[in-house]
Amino acid sequence: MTQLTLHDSQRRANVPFQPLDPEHVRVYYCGPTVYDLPHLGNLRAMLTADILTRLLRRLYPRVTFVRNITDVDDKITARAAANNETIAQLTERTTAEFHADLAAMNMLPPDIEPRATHNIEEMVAMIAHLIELGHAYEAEGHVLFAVASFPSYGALSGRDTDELVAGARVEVAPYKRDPGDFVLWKPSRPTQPGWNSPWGRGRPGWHIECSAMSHRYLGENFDIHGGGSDLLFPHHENERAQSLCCFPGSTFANYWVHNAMLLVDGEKMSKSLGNFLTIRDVLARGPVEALRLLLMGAQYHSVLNFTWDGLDEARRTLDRFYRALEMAGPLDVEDRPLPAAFLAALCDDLNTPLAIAELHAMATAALAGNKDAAVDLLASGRTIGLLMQEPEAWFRGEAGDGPSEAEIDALIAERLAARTAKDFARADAIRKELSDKGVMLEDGSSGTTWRRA
RNA sequence: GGUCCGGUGGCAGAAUGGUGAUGCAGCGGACUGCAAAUCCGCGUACGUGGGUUCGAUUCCCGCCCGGACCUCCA
Repeated sequence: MTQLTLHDSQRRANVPFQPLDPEHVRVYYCGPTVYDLPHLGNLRAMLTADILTRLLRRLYPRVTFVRNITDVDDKITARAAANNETIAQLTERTTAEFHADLAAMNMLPPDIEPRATHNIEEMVAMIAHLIELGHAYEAEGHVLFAVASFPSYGALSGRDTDELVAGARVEVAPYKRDPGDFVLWKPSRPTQPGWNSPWGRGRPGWHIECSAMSHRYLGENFDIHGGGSDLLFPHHENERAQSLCCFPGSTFANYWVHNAMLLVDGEKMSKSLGNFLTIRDVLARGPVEALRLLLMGAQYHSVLNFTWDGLDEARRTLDRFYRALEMAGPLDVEDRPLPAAFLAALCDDLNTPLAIAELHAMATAALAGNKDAAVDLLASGRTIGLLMQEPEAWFRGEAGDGPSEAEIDALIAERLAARTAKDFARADAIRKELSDKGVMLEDGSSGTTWRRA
């Protein structure tokens, strides 16, 4: 079996992946805070998780992939108030939209998708235990994690606590013992969501939920923890601190995987900058499968600059792959083993650009008439969530406001008659007419086919 | 200011201590009534200054440039 190598953020190096239990690989990913539609940058992180877990399922007999939904957060509270709806309405709707967007991009659902609000008890228990062990303290209704009680704080993100203090630009709350201390539990006003706890009615800090849910569903020690690189600090650093302190002797995640940011015009795509795009924006310009390919066009560990030209190019690339499949006719990929070079590319720290280059090699062979290569192409593409459609459906697309299939067929028949009669002026007029409406005709040896531009 | 990541041909984007992927775009040709698709052929790159080496795009150091994080963030 090909050895999977991953870039581990904590070791800052590519390392061979060795699961704790080869019979059961366990992965935790930070999911969305459900207050708005996911943007393309969010989707990049979800896609990295999708490719990683798809690959793990190829390599190991059992994989448990947990990805949480953060449904309690001050941004949610604020947005619900602004929308004049309840928090539950907002989070339910946004969660449904999130699921729909991921499904549209052929992402597989996680095995377990816990919600923060369903795990408050676990969080309260962990916080209480952290206080018992001297790693947390109560102050003015808050419970704070005492960074000084954990010597290896900063080891994950590569910072030392002195620097953090020196560089801190945030105002330090006066009740903190140490400027780096962070909130585990905070009091809620009556208008804010809250749960009863030993420290009064309140709500959890952001970081504790992932510690509680990963522990509940994966245990004290598990294999991989992933998320966007912007979560490395403070979120993941804090999760790690809480979990390791709460469960002495445990290791928490053995490998940390962080995807780099998606940029727009050289800047991070983010909601706070307002430069974000959602799937809805993309759909107006091209199929979502092209977006998926575009996001795989750079290795997950590198920043990727989103451009509309890039989306168009990804679509043309898929045209080429689908053309190769179309030429080969019906294919059966059942139980097809993956080509070694393709699998090796994915196992090399999810080197999707190299894997796509392998797809091109398969497509070239398939276009030359090698049907076996076409089967390889389809099997390989589908393992990374591509080439899910029939070629004809890909090329013909949605009619939208263009001519219907019946109208197109009628014009093709008329054009055929004109061509037979050598009336090329009429034939070309029909080609032009359809072309103006976004339908391209292609005369082949077995008749005329068409596709939408 | 601190930490981290990166700078490859017109564009996107890999690998690699020694004959420089892959795709898109461009150019020439074949095929086609015309096109499209396909096929054949062509060109152009390693931010910068040093060092190590028989030899560096690949390793090391300085500098310049870009991005991320240090605050909510995928």
